[in-house]
Amino acid sequence: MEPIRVVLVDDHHLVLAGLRMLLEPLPHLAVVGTAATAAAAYAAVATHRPDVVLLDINLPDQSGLEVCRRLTTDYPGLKVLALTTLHEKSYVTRMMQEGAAGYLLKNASPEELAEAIARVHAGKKYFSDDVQELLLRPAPAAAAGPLITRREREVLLLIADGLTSHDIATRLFLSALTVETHRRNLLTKFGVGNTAALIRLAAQQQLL
Amino acid sequence: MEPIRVVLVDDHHLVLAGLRMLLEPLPHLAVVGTAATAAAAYAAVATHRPDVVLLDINLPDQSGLEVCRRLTTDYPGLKVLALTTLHEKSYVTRMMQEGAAGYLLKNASPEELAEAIARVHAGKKYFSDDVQELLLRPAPAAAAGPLITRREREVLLLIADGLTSHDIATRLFLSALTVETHRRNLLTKFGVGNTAALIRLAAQQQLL
DNA sequence: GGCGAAATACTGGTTTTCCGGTAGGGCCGA
DNA sequence: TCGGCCCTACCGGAAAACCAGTATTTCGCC
Repeated sequence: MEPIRVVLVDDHHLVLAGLRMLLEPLPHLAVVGTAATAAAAYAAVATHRPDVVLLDINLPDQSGLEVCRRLTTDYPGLKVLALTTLHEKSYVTRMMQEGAAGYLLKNASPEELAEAIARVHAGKKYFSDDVQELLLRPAPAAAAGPLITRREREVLLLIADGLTSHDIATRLFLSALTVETHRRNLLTKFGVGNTAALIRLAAQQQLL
Repeated sequence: MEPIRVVLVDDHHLVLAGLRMLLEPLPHLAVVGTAATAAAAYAAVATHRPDVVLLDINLPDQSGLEVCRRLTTDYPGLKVLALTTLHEKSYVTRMMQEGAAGYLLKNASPEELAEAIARVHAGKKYFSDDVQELLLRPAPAAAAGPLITRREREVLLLIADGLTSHDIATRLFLSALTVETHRRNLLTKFGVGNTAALIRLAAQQQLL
């Protein structure tokens, strides 16, 4: 059986070397190329035509998300396995949207690494255990903050900018009275009594 | 001449493997041990008595800062070279306070890695170029925020809690008029026109 | 096609903040 | 010891925010 052809993409020489060292002893794998930038990654894939690409999200010249999208559209049979230290849900989901076949954390064991490559090459998905757990648990951020409407959010931002209700009304082509209403709804939704507390809460919840 | 004895500490197998691969071909170096946890690091240093430890800041069981302190106090001749992806100034300075002999980023080239180990073993300090630049540029946080007095800060916190000037006055055993003065001073110092903008700025500058 | 949520708007009144200018006492460093 | 900053405190007036309650339109969704 032919070995699985793999290209490694990471801006850290260390990680490239580590991957090489871990993967080369494996008989059913062949590391056919490495790249440290997005541009080099495109070139390496074009010349070596790998089966699987191990792709870091942090690259110096371009986001790994972008690279993932281009690779998967340009080479439909190609499997992209995302490899990163970031365990943030948004990254995982966005990476999957861009066509990645799996998501690995860099603290993965060598066995896990080999397993992941084999699985995505076989057409399956692969996620690290921690990543799976991450995906299962729904965003706790949503629970923390109250439900806010589009308009209220807009008003909130302008309040935080230091505009008065009247200013905001002018800006949004509204009556000042309407803005006051939105304002009051914000206060009640956040359970606070004045603007100061409102803005602090909003800031704590990254809404600004 | 005897080779420099090196112990590697990192919770990522990948990085350990990469370091091994990059360092083992070098004749004047000998990787005598590796560890993936703080506990394992202490054991490895105790048994192998290395000259240099490459130490990651992120370890599962304990902070690398703590590990650095214990190693440098227990083994005075030992050189600790911090190795991490984080380019945040606070980490660098704290690591140096704990007795590290240098600070490397993980995107360092193989040559830089070898160079760094040689230098710290020779009793010198070593910093990546980017890290040096980081150290030179003084904390922009201080420049960003205006100078605030003790009392003003106290008032600011209570404002952010949603108290009115009157409430704050009661809490601090002051006249409400005094609180208003502090309040106005805060507004002018921050260069804003109302409480909302004040709180947002304060939040951005981690003053809350 | 209607129900409900969101957005819009208003009345009328109270509280709070904002603006300006002023000023005395305490404390610390030049 | 003297000047400067901080903390304290005040006046009067304008602007803005907050409170309670109501009402119409608009829009998405079932």
